[in-house]
Order: sequence, then structure tokens, then C-alpha cells
Amino acid sequence: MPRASTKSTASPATAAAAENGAAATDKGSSIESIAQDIATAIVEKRLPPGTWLREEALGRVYSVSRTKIRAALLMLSKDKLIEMIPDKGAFVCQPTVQEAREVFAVRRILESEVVRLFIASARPRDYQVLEQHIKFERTALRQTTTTGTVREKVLGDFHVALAEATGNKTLAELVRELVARSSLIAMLYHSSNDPHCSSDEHSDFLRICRKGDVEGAVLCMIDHLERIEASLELGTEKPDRQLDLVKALLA
Amino acid sequence: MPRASTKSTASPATAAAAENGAAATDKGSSIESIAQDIATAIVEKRLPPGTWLREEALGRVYSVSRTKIRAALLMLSKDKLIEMIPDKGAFVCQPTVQEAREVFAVRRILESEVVRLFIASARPRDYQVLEQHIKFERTALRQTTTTGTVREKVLGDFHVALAEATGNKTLAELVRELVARSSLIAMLYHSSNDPHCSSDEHSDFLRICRKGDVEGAVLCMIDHLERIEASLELGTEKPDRQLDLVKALLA
DNA sequence: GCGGCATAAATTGTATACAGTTTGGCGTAC
DNA sequence: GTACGCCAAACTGTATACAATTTATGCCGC
Repeated sequence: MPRASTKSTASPATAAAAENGAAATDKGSSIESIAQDIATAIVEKRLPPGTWLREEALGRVYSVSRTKIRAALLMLSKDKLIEMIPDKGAFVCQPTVQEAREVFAVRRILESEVVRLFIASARPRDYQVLEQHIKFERTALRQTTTTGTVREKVLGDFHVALAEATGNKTLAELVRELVARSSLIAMLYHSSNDPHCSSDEHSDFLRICRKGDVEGAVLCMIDHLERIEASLELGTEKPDRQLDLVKALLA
Repeated sequence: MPRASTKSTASPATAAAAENGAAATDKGSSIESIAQDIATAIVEKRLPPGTWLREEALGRVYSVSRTKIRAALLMLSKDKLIEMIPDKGAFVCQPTVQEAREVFAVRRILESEVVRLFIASARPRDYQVLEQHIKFERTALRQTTTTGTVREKVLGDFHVALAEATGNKTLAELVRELVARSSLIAMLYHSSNDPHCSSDEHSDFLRICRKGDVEGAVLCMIDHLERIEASLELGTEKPDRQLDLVKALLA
């Protein structure tokens, strides 16, 4: 699998696990690893949008005090994956339609240039890594054990890997954040996008890159992103926002 | 002045003030306002790159406990304005040459599109706001009381205001972060850029926008950003990094 | 039975206490 | 005189305690 992580922490951050005090993981989890773990849980929809993340419960899960949990939540709130409402708590974000459109607009801007930079600097090794990634997508999509929500993350990772291949870490970091937010958005506005289709588009895209067709590749990427956005139900504001009641009350 | 802030906190975060326990500001400073205040102090060079930000000292300055200070520092570290080194402390960032180049590269990508979006959607009111901003730049630059370091911030604010005028808050937020990092970079690699020159370029830029010359305006913006980057001494890695010794040792 | 108020439980916000690590200084050995 | 090592002061990392706020419960009046 691409980007084999050296991180040691397991992934126990299910809503259920947060409730009962079961899964006690390794004691010395760092703030970063806790934040990363929760972020993964959000992107994989184990913590759906609107979920209330109680600090003490999370503390039990990771066997740490609320201090570290709060620090982790603060980082996630900067990533716009959770929202911290004063005296109320932390909740998994429910991006608005406008915010969703904005995120995809920025992604088109950044990733268009990612494509240009990638083709300009790509070495055989970079293509290998991405081909490998697509292969991984395929196997992940084939497996019946793979939940439909994990697919989003796997597909998003391709875009991150592409950005990382440009060598511009700052750029890659921004793409990573936007891709994570996109996953959240895709779940909120239940994307009707066919994962296999996306994977095929990734494959087609790489083929065009290999030909050195820069503008073709750029258009392919923009098309791809627009297709993803179009597959969302952005026409209707989500009605099932239980938590918006709470937020509305304090306004 | 454009963007009149409703924030109430003063700006006592000088390195000196952090040392002696003098300036006790209003007790109930929120985490956000503390972070914002320190960020402003960094961008205005009252807290130069490499400065060690001791938690207890900052706590005395803002009359809060280390808990809130740590939260504020954590936010700033996400903005890449400070760096938190485990068991060592928080230090004002000293971006590398590569990072500096990356930041400007991303700015060119984002702000090119900012220009297109701005011209496409700009109303008379938007132009007024920006003209006002340039007028403010001029008076700020004329005043002898204005330190050379404040000028960087004022000039950077123009780019933020432009991004905000596009209506895409997500985009504007990213530009804001990158502009702040740019200010830090400009100070580290003592920019030889003439502030008056930059202000003139802002003025010229707006004129081109008014004509509706989209591509001309885009090129003007890219030129402007490249001129800023070119005025930096990015050829030589900064030798006066006292703290890099520390960082090198723990590697 | 239903609405409203008082009270109690639960949860977040903040400060403080304590443990672990680093840093600087002093003293001693060589 | 210099280098090494030990000890103390200072600082960060984390947990815990307490205050403030919110939310749930139950009681009473109607």
C-alpha cells in the first residue's frame, strides 16, 4: 500500500467505542496521532457529520486526559473537520452547500497547477508510485469487506499523492486538507459518484500525463473534479441536521 | 481603515513585555484573540523569527494560565507561524529558503485565480474598498511613526482584501495564511522591496482591473509577486540561525 | 395531563499541581 | 586550565481539581 505509515496507533475512534469505555489503546498516544486517528474516523464516516465528540469519552478511548483530547480537537477544528461551539462541545462539521462549492473551486485552482507541476517534474518513479496507488484502489474497491465509506478516503489519497509528487510540500499540505474536507462533504451530500468510475478516471488521467499532454491532463483533472462535485446533491440544503437546532438556538 | 476590527484586545506582545511582567491586559482574553495578537506581533516583527515564546511569560502578559496560552500556540503552529519543539518550547518560525519559494509559488497559483474571480464578480463597492485600502497604505507609508515592519503587514492586507472580495471565504482564508507567512519570510530574508513601489503596483493593478483586462491583471499580479520574491535574499541560507543548532542536535 | 420552575447531573472552560525533561552553573578531578 | 559530571533552577508535558455553563429530571401548580 502506498504511503505505509510508521504510526503505531490503532483506529478505535468509533462512535460506539467512544461511548462505552472499552477499547483502551496504547497509553502514550501523541496529540498528533490522536488527531490523525479521529480525522481518519471522520473521513471514513465512522464519526458521521454532526456527531458530538465528548472530551471525557474520547479521553477514555485513548487513555489520556482531556487536556490532550482538547489539543487534538483544536487541531481538527483548524482543519475544519470539527467545529467547537463554546460551552457546547465539539461536533463533526456539516459543511454548508456554499462551503462545499468553495472547497471544490479551490481544489480546481490548486490541482490544475498540481497537474502542470507534476508533468513538468515527474520521473518514472513518480509514475510508478501513482500506478501502484491506482492498483491499490482497484483491489480496495473489489473487496466486499471495504465499506463504501473507506473508498472515499482511498480515492482521495490519489490526489494527495499526486500533489506530493510535485515536491512542493506546502502545496501538498493544502491539497491534503481540502481532500479531507471533500470526503466529509461527499458523505454529507451523499455522493452518487461511482468509485470505480473515479478510479478509471485516475487511470485515464495518468495515461494522458504520460503522453506529456499538459493541457489535456489539466482539463481531465478539472473534469474529474467537476464530475465529483456534480454527483453531490448540492441543490438541496440537508434537512436532517439534528444539530443545527442547537446551533440555531444560540444565534 | 479598512476592515475595522471589533476585537478589544490591545497589542502588548513585545518580546520585552513578555519578559517583565508589566502590561497586564484585560483578563478574559479568548484563545483566538490571544493567538491573533501574537500573530500580529510576529508579522510586525515585534517577535522576530527564532524568538522563544515562553508559556508562563505569555501567561503573565495576558493574565491567563498556561492552558490558554498553549491552546493559542497550538493554533499558531498550525498556521506555520511558530514551531513547537517537544520539551523545548515554542519558537517563531524561521522558514527555509525552500519553504519560502513554495509559499510564493502557491500564492502565485491562488492569487492568479483570485484576480480572475475578482474581476468577474467585482462591483463598484469592491473597488471602493480596495482604493480605500491603497489610500491607507499611502498614509501609513508616509507617516514616520510607522515602523518599517508594520508596512509589510499593511501591504499584505491588500492581497487579503482582494481575496475576500471574491466572496470565496475558503480561498480568502488560505490567502490570509500564506500572506502572513510571506511577511515572516520577508523579514527573515530582509526584503529589499520598496514599500512605496509595492503600493504603486497595487494601484496600477487596480487600474488594469477596472479596464476589465483580465489577463493583463493576472500578469500584473504574478509580476508583483515575483518582484517581491526576487527582492528577497533567497540565494543564501540564513547563517544567523542560533536556534538551528538546537534543532540540528535533536535530529 | 401539561407547562414551567427549581434542582441535580453532566459537560465544558480554566487554573493549578505535579512529573519529566532540559539547561545552566558549580565544583572536582585530572 | 580544562573537561567532566553532578545538582539545582527553569521550563514543558500532562493530569487533576474546581468553577461556570448547559442539559436533564422531577416536582408543583394549574
